[in-house]
Amino acid sequence: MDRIVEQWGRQRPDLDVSPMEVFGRLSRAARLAKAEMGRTFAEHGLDGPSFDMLATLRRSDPPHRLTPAELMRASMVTSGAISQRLDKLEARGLVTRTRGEADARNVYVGLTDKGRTLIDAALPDHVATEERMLSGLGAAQRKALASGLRALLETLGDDD
Amino acid sequence: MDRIVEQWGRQRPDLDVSPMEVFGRLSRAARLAKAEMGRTFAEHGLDGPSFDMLATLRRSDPPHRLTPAELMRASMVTSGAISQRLDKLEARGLVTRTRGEADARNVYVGLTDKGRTLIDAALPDHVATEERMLSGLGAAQRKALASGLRALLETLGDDD
DNA sequence: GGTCAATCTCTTAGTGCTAAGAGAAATATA
DNA sequence: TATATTTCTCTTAGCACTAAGAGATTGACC
Repeated sequence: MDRIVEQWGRQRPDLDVSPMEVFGRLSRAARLAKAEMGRTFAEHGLDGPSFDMLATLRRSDPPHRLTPAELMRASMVTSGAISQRLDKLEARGLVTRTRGEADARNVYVGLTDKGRTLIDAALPDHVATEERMLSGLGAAQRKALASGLRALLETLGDDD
Repeated sequence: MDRIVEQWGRQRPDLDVSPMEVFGRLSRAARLAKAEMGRTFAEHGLDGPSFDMLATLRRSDPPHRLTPAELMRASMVTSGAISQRLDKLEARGLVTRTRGEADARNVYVGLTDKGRTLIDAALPDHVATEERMLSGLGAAQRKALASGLRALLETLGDDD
């Protein structure tokens, strides 16, 4: 990143490209962290999207059931993506789909025993991976990073 | 994100999920920033991958020519992705491909006048968008954010 | 020189996503 | 009651990417 900013300074000295230091690192860090997490998920036979669905269900109140619309709101992906993610998980017997009774437009997605066992086993490893990725930062630096990201999200219009 | 951490505290009180505050925000911020930048690119008839290629060429020393392998190293994507990106740009007349003379395995990718004009026009808008996204952060907070990300990248093995 | 390994670009099947919209069901309005 | 609107889930075409490997060229070594 430092090299990129230096290159721009040479080729376009009229531009102040200092914001790139933040966004370049942001995108690189997100990408590398995602890949690292993916390796942990793979040890449990999961990938990122599958983990995301199972974890969202798991952290909801018992009986851990949500509609696709709720999963969509929690996941920042479209309804089409949710449908396809659930197809995969249902085919593997990790979740079930049940038509709503009161409102038949709804579908209730629930964890099977197998799904719950799997996510409960994967979770500690996932948290450990995240902890390891943060091991280079002291407590104060973590706070500063989290608060900087929070301020950025504020500007970006995230309902944080 | 705060709500998610709170949910985990209720469903899995045995786990310390505080690292999620960082990685959850990291991924959300990267995603939202990417979308925001995409809107700026679109105003110039570009998308993220195209902008990435043109900008990488533009900031290299004149005559702004690089090989696909160099573009790949600069972009964190595979060689297949580079080939396809270049196909698109070449079809639009924004870059040219020239076989290497000394080493015929190489291809040299260069900006056309049209490509250079386009990227030079898009750049100031892009930097302005980034600046606007950072407007909620003071100078000290930006430094802290950049330095936190740098430390994270260090741990993640990025050659920063 | 001839062979082998390394390097570089490109091709392609498969994956997950979005955008657009279809179909079914509930709700509001006339 | 009949009609229109909204809500919810799902389907599908198209897109960018990766993984795997093919084809071409170069350089190293015997």
